[in-house]
Amino acid sequence: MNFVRIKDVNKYEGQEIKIKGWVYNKRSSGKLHFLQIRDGSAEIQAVAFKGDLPDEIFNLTDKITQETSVEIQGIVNKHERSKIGYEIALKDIKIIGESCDYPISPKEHGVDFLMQNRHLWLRAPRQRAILKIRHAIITSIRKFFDEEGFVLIDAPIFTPSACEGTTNLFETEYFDTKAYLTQSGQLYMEAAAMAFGKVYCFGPTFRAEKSKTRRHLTEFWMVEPEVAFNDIYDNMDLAENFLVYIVNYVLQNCKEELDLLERDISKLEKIKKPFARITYDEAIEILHKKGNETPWGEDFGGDEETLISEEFETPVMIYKYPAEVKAFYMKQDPDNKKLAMCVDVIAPEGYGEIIGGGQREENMNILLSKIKKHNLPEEAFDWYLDLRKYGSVPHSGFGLGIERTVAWICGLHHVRETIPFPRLMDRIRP
RNA sequence: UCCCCGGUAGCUCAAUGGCAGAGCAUUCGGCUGUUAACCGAAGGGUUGUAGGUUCGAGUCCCACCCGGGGAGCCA
Repeated sequence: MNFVRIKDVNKYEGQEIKIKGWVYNKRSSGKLHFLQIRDGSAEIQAVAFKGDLPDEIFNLTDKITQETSVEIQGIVNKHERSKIGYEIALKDIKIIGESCDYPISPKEHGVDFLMQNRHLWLRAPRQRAILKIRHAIITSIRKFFDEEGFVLIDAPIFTPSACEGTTNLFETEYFDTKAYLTQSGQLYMEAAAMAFGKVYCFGPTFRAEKSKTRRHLTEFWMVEPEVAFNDIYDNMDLAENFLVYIVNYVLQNCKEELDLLERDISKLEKIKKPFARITYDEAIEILHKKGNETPWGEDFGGDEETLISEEFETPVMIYKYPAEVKAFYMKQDPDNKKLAMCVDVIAPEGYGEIIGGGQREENMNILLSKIKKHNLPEEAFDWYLDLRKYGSVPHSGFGLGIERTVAWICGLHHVRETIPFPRLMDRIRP
């Protein structure tokens, strides 16, 4: 007899099958024992009735503890109150692995305790729903870029120096010298875009920021497309199509998970083209109208992002920020030297910045002066400057933070649940 | 790094400066339809750590450690 995955039991009504899984809860009522079984595909209840079973098997179902792994044989029956519509009348049970004093009981627990037990917390329904949505988001990202003709180019994780600030770098020994964990694959994607036209990378990035907020991890995943000959407006079109694609994919494929998370789906259904596009100047105007006095020239914090996103039901693209607050590689606005041709995308409902990007500076001399102005070591960027020396073209790209995207789509307050094993300033276990 | 809050049983939390408690989990017993089942019983404590005030400290004071929330910075 073959093993059936629980999600497929509907094909076996009235038949005897075997399943393998974990007992996540047990209830009993004298001569009846109810075992709740999870196998990763779904959950089902196995019912053991004393009258139908040899004593040793019935007694075994009484002794079973939370998270014991088992092999169960029984008959699939319709059951009205079951989430999947079926239960199993237990005929036989074998214990695969015992489980003694499982720490996560089916009652409430604090965040610290759950994070200490993250390796076990992953088994909880809510955590599985979140990580399945993360999986769907990543799947949709790969599909989107495949369909759009992008080439996946893996960026290195060891890097010789910073591409943005140097204060947030994780330093590590690299034989006789030092290396740093990557903060972004962007500069490498710019090189690859000159070879393939349309490229993206997808991988972990590291920031040694001593920040303790619901939006920060020290290790997070980022997807970074880069396209030769795209200007900032093409870039915004790409970001818009990309986000719509991701949200649609999740809506179509993760109904059950969104439901379990009690996500208000109507909010996600409003993620359609066109997105709001406003300049930094217009964003400042909105803020001032709403009583926020952020002066021109300052970057936006979480509060400002929320205030702006409240005005729209779609994500908001804010472009042309003051060059002062943006990275050296951003192209300067030909009409106003003080502005950078960059764009941030702010998620709705106060989830904050999920995309940062823009058009890159393709002019050798301007780029060189920016590197000097930012006090960056010129020699570290010699290869990057080469890209401006040999057939430089306008090009644009952006980075999407996976964890913030998952938090937004799942409707989560904190990014720590959006990644299987979060790395935070004060937490690197398990 | 700064501001605020917290740390008591395995977990979630109570306890006017005066006997260390409950629910869940665990173990034992009961129940033929349970849905975080229910009912009865038992075991389980260096009150984060180190000082101090006091006849007496979980409670007040001080330092440190750990955690949570927020800010700055960012995706």
